[in-house]
Amino acid sequence: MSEDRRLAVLRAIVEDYVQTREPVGSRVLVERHGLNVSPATIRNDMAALEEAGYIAQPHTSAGRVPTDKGYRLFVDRLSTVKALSAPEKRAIESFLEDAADLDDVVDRSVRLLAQLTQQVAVVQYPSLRHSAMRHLELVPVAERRLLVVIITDTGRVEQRTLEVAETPSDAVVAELRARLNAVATGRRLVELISALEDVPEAFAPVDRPLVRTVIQMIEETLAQEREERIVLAGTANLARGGAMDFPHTLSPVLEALEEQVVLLRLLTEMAEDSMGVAVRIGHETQHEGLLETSFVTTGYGGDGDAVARIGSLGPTRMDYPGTIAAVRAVARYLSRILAG
Amino acid sequence: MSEDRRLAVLRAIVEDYVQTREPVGSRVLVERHGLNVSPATIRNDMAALEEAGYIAQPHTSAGRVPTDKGYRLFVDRLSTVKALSAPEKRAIESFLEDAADLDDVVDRSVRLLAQLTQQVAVVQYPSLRHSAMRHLELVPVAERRLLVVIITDTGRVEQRTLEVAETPSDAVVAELRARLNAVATGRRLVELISALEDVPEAFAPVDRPLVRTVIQMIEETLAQEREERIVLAGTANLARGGAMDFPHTLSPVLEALEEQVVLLRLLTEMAEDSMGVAVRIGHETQHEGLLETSFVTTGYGGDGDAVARIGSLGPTRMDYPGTIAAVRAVARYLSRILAG
DNA sequence: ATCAGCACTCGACGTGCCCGAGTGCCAATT
DNA sequence: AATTGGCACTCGGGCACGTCGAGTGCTGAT
Repeated sequence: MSEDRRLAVLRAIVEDYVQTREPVGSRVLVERHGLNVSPATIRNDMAALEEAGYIAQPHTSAGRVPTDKGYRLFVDRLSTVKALSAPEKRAIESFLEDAADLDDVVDRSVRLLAQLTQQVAVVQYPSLRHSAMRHLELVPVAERRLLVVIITDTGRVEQRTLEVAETPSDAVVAELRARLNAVATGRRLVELISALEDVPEAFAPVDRPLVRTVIQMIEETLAQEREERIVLAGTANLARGGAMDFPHTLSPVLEALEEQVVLLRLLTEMAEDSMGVAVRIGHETQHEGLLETSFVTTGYGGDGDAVARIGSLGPTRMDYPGTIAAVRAVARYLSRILAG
Repeated sequence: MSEDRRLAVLRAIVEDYVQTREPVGSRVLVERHGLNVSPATIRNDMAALEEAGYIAQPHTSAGRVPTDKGYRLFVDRLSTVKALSAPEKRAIESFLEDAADLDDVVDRSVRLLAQLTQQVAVVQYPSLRHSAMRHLELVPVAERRLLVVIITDTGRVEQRTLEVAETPSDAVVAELRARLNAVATGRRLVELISALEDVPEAFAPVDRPLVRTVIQMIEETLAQEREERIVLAGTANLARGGAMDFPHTLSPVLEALEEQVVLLRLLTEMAEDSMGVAVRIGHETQHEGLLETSFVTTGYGGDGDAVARIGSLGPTRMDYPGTIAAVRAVARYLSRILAG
């Protein structure tokens, strides 16, 4: 009862089940994969695997199906990297050719990833906090209304309107604009909060409330939750597999996707290994609606640490090596574009 | 064989079918609705209705089901307006209380409508072309890069970056900004294209290419297709009804929703009766994926003509009076907010 | 440790059957 | 001329039943 073969059996079960979507029994296992032993032997191994919680059978006299724990082991130790096919590479190349805007880049990326994985693709906009300020603009837009525009080196443009107590004079606005840019330009936005502390001092006492309001709004804009934006594509892919994939209904899954909070939480949690690929399987998502779902993400954009993440979400029974390869590839190209 | 009763029968069939989701037969028809005739009589009427194409039977010895044509007649002539319930009104009120941004307003509206109708809600951002310019801002943001920000009286802020051949001097930028604002402010954006024609003349010949580039970009931004933005909510509601609602799969429906082009086309087409409620039923959507789907929309925002549209999309077998009421109500509140 | 053999379980599937819902038609009634 | 009761007919859904086969676990032999 070699340990190695047991793992080989688990791998075979996962691969077969992912492909056929049907519980896999001991016979087809030895037939379809190059196991040089008899079905009976496999059965012993399967019993052990089931005992250990890696596989389960839907009902007696049915084949085995991997559990979340089984997929986890598969992903961690059993799966081999899968290279992208030539047409896939071409698709990526051609997509990158003419991207105008950051919006455009993000939009194309998310569609591309959805297309490659045939699942739901998620792209997070470059985090403001991890980007550097390229320019900050103040525009008096109406009585007592000020528009604040923040432009980062990743090309992201964030704007917000601000109600102020009193319409400031043009001179004050100009000075504030100049000072803010002097302090902020080129600086990474995380560091900005402390850097802006002293700015009000430089103004006449009358103007300080205004200055403080503006600075506070900038800080709010940079606040964790508020600034995150994500874009989805390929939700239709979830429904494509008929009722096979989601036995009950995919309504809860769609709900979770609409609640972008859920995805944001996951993305943030998974950001720990920033440039590596992170995988959450089934219950590991910690979300009711995503129990039958896995999420594969990786960071992109930064040299050392990522500026944001992209990911692909599909049924737990998905092609992990393929998905991981696609996610990683798109992230790489995305990084390259943003850098160039 | 009175014509009136035939219509009453059709109405009863629609109402019953919408409620029960099951083909309705002659007996339950006389029982559940106050038809004071025998089932046999109803059968004659139903035969006539089927002959005329308003209803159909899925198979022999099943009850009747309304056809698209039947729903059409129902909507046009048979449905009675349904008042919103008290809790519904309260929900709308409470939603309108604290809306900060335009983004915020739109976001809340779309969620609200999805909640009310239990379907997919669609909100179109106030059209740039039908809004008036409040302010136009030019910001040199990097070498040879200019940021153009357009702010409308509906609160919409649209920004675009622009590559120019040569970095313009601050003086030129300032003059251009001033002139553009002088011409454009307060003017409705549709009229802008012609109004901007003469602006380049006022500049020195060297600067004219730059000026023309900027103006051209503004015009592009206002171009029909490019400027439209829509927001969705409640896609999960489509899946809620189990497999009852969409016999095959709802994948094509989700695809159509992701292809925002489809919805945009519909919204534009339906804009003809701007402030009235427009309904597209099944095949009338002219889109493969939306064959089993109806779309109810109305305009909002303008006094005379609408500044944009909102709508609700659900299965053809939906509660038309209820949906129409909800859509109209939300549109009304939305208009009120934008006006205030 | 592996394997062949065997008894056993249990879901999938096909068949036949019946029931009931619903229809269409016709003749009688108003 | 419209309405209605009666009646024969159709057809899908549900149920009982038997069979088949996939798959298992166990045991004893190698």
